[in-house]
Amino acid sequence: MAVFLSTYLNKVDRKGRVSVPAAFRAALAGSGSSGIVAYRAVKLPAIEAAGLDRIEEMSRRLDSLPELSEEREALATLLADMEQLAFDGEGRIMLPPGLAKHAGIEGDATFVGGGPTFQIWEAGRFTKKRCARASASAA
Amino acid sequence: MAVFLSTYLNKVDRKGRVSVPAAFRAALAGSGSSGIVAYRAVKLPAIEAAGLDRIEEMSRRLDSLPELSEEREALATLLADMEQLAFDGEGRIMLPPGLAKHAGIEGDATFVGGGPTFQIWEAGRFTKKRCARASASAA
DNA sequence: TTTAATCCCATGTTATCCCATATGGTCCCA
DNA sequence: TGGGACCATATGGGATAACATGGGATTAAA
Repeated sequence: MAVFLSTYLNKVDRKGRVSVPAAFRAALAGSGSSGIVAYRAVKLPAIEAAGLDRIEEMSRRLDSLPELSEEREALATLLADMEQLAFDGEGRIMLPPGLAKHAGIEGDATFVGGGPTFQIWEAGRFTKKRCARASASAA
Repeated sequence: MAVFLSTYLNKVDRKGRVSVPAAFRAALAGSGSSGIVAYRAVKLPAIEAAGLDRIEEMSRRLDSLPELSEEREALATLLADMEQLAFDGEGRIMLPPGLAKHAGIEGDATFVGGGPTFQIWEAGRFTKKRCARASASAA
């Protein structure tokens, strides 16, 4: 399973494209598709993303859950919200308008490694959040 | 799991490269990648580093923690701060500017074995710390 | 036909590869 | 045990390739 580390700041061009950091693309090698799967982060103004292999796992898990269970319902909702984004020849994706709006992304996007998944933040918002966290842990 | 021992003093060249001690590289054999993962040491002006296998372990642990839990947040923040540094053909890494600045490293770097991880210090600073420690235990 | 997405190529910057060298240590053999 | 050949390591620098980014052209969709 892929491991996503570090944070990268990339630009969104006027066509709505962003380069996915090369390190993330490398981590995705063998994920089963040349691209990522993205969805709205729960309780956060950010895009959450992972490789297709991880989503397939979630799908299998859903299948094993009892019908009409709370958790199955939640997982199904999540899967219904996902979008599969393919890389172009240069390793870029197009941010779907709905997701971009949810994260408030326009010009600059910060890719944040989070282990098995990663997030895409509006650059300014992520900076603020990071600072808040840093001062909280220092206190 | 790798074990890092002893301390080594190496030079940082004008391109920002440093040789990782051969003994450390040997210890890293079989860590899953030809390189290391580095991050800011907590509460110390130094770089902390380990093999990728150790980080993958952290990633798995994060994955097993409940979403929105405090500990998961902390782990994710740590992962987001990490940088994967690959060896070049000669066993060197590039010190990312952010990490180098945090440790105050410019010309000389001291590699300090610490068992499962190791640290990279600005040479002068490490000498001072070591002396302080020595005189403290002598007193 | 108009709009939007994909492909393709061009560019500056930065990291990577590759080669060369000094130095110190190790190994081998007499 | 002493000498010498050999090798690995650490280090430096030039050439090369990769990355992020921009824009035009081609293709597909509405």
